[in-house]
Amino acid sequence: MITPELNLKHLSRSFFSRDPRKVGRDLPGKLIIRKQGRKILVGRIVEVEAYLGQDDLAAHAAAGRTARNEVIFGPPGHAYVYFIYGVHYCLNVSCMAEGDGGCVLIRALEPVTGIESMARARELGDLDFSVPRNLRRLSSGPGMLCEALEITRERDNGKDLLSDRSDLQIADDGFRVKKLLTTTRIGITKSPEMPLRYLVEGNVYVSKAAISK
DNA sequence: GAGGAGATCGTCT
DNA sequence: GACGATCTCCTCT
Repeated sequence: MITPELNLKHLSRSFFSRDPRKVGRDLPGKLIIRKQGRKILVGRIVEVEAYLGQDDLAAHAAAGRTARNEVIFGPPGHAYVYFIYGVHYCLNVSCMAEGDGGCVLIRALEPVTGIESMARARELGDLDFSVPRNLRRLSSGPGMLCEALEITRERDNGKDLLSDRSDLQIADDGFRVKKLLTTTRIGITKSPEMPLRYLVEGNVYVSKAAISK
C-alpha cells in the first residue's frame, strides 16, 4: 500500500511480465502516482498503446537493443521515457520477460489530484479548471501528461514503477473500467493497421475519441 | 471544428 | 542527414 488514506495497492511484477496486449487491456483504470516532496499528483490511465517488441515494426524495439531503448529490454514494470520531435517526452512501461523488448505507451490520463501543480507545469495556471474542456488540456496526450507530471528522460528513465521508494509509480485503487475500446495506434507510419490502442469508452480525457462503430 | 505547418533535437543510417 | 509513438497555433470554413 502506497498511501493508506487512498487505499492504493501496487501491481505485481507478474502483471507486467505478460504480453503487452494483455497489459494494455488491463492498465486503463489504474493510477499513475507522482510524488513531489509533500505533494502527490495522481492521474487515472484512460488510454494506452501496446508495442510488441522486435517483431513490431512500429516499436522502438524493432531497431534492436540500443542505448536509447535498453530499458524495454530490461525487467518488466520499469519506465521507458524517450524524447520525440525535439519537444516532448513520452512515458512507456516495460513488459514481458527481460530481454523481450515489449512495452505499453501511456497516452492519456484523467487528472485526479494535484491539478494545480499539473496546470503550473503545463503553464496553464490561469485557466478555469471547473470547465472540463480546460481540464482536458492537462494530460490528454502522451506529451502533455509527461509535462503535467514533470516526467523527463533524465529524471525518470529506468525507474521501477512498482517500488515504494520510487517517486513515480503505478497503482490500483480498485477502480474498474466499464467498457474498453480497441482502435489502431496513432501517429505511426509502420504497421498502422494493428489494433493495439486501448481506451476507456466515453471518457473525455482520451487523446482522440474512437471512431464509433 | 478541421486541417496544415512549424518547432527542435536525440538517435540511427 | 533524415526523421519521428506530438502539440500548438494559425487559417479557413
